[in-house]
Amino acid sequence: MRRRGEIVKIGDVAAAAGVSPATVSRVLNGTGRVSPERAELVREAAARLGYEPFGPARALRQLLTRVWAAIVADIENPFFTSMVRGAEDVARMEGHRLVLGNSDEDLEKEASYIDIAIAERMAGVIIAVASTTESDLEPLLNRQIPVVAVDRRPRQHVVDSVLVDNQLGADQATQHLLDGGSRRIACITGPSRLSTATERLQGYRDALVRNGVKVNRLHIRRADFRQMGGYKAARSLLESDDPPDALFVANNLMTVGAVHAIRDMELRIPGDVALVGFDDQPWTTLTSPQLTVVAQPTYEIGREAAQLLSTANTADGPRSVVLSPSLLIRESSVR
Amino acid sequence: MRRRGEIVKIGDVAAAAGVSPATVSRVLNGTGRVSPERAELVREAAARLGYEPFGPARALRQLLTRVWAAIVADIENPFFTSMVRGAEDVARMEGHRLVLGNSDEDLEKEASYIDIAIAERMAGVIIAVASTTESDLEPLLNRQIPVVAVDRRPRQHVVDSVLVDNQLGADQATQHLLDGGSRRIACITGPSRLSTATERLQGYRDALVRNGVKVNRLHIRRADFRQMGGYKAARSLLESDDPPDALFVANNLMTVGAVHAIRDMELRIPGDVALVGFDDQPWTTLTSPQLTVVAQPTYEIGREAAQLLSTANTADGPRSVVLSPSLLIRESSVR
DNA sequence: GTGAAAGCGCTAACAC
DNA sequence: GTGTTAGCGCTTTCAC
Repeated sequence: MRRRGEIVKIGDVAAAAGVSPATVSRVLNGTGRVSPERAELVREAAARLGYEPFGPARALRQLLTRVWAAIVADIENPFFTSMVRGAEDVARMEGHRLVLGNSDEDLEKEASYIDIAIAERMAGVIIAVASTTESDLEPLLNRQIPVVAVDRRPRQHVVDSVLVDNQLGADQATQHLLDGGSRRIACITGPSRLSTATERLQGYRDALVRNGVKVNRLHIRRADFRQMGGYKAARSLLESDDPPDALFVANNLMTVGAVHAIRDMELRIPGDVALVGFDDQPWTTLTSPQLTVVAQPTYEIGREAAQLLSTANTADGPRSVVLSPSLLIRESSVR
Repeated sequence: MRRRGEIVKIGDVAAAAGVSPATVSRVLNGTGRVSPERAELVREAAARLGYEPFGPARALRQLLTRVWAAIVADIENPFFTSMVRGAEDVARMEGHRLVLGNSDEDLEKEASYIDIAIAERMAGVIIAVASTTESDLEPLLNRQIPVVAVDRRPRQHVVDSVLVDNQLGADQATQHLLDGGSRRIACITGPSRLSTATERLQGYRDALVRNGVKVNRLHIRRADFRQMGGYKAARSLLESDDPPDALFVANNLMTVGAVHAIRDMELRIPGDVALVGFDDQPWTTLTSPQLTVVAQPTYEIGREAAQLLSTANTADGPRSVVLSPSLLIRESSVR
């Protein structure tokens, strides 16, 4: 049927079915009324010729694509892939395609993906910003492209958002360590340019203060949300003159690093150091001891974000969905 | 400068710079000669107005996009995300965008992503097929869209490919277990529709035969390359009348499942069962014992694939790159 | 070196 | 219901 290299266009289908291009368009898009017999003819011809409407031509005519962008900070971080997965499932249902961009926590890369979203007139953008203080969403908003912020709350911009109650999660984690008898609890959080890092630090502080435990500045470390950052922060804490007896690590990759550090120093968990990490993963119950973590509803975040995007035009004010984390108590925190 | 909601087109830039649209196009694309002064005027006007050329219009004119698709079987599998990362880095350098599709190991979803690649006239496709026997790449090849197969070798089609020497990896893993004294070595591999599963099984067999160890059919399980599949297979093997004294698990997710199963049965690694898994990951040294694995050069696979894609037009015959895995010997396999 | 004009494939407005 | 036609924004001849 199809010959190698041939490109089938709407006119070819029209000719094969003995109708006009307009009729083919109407049948294939379900717009306008077409008699059942001719519609059938058209569908048959389109199938026989293997016709696929040319997306760019369509987009040019309508000045809009059916494409959403998901711009995330680290595509190798399971937190984000799970989120993307949730967004993708909704996008498919809504007849949208989802294009992925990996900003690599880098403002410049992020800006270049934003440029692409604009150049392609994408129908919406889901973004986990590289910096809650510096990321520039203005070009998107200028052009009326709907934006949903996930995970991190951009301070400069008013946009729909799907966030997790980080403060609550960190508070619960810290309270749990306090309940277990730890008093010298350290916190390894992320850079100050990320709202998640600051909120988790705040939750940690709140819990300490509420329990009458003095906050020790030397027990707070800001690292980079990556494995090596967690490793170094944990080592420097544990090698200090006043080593903590518990660790709250506010991110999944840094949790891996921290456990490595503790292992390398031949300390025991939870005997020497109790530990609560962030984000649940398939392997967190494979370690000995199994890890206590603050779990986030990653897939749900993606779903909610996509849902906000699909209803962006019908909404008036900025909407914000805040999901709750849950503390999964296992062995690493229980002495 | 920019007003909310305005869409800047090439004509606006031309007017602002006092030249024709053609000149603007020439300047911004670096095609044709333009006097330096006017070029500067154009660039300045484009920047001032925040002009972004409209991708679809460009694609319609040139009948081709600068977009590559990466269609992978499981976007939540770190193996694939790392690979995508490699491909993305090359794509960026080559001025291409990379769009991700998640086939979810499902032929129908895969076909729909292939349709999209065709509809959008994408410039190339990197694909880890959902089935090495059934996936249909013909629609792409028909339309001369360059295809590079990664990880899995599609049997029905002649395409460029970047593969890993799975047989070698499995052979080394099994040989290592034999060297450690195990004789009742079981293999948990993937479904027969995947070349990787079959090749890894073959490597396992080769090693046994070469060492004069009889291959026991009951010690071979085909699961689904997912965590739960690995769990069930491991349990059924270890609960059988003739339990193995070592396990070779031929995929990363199944390795997680298998370790869970062993843990749940309160068996000890490597005391009761020695174990070699597949794919290295940040957490494989966090378990006790640390896991011996066959590591694959995931990022490199992606890089190589993108490189093949970018030179697809200049090549004649189908090209095949085969990368080598490496056995990382740690504690789980050493008695 | 530059501009005018045609046309990529499709859909929507308009005639009938 | 159906066909004809215009035009989306851009690039690329073709004149000059």
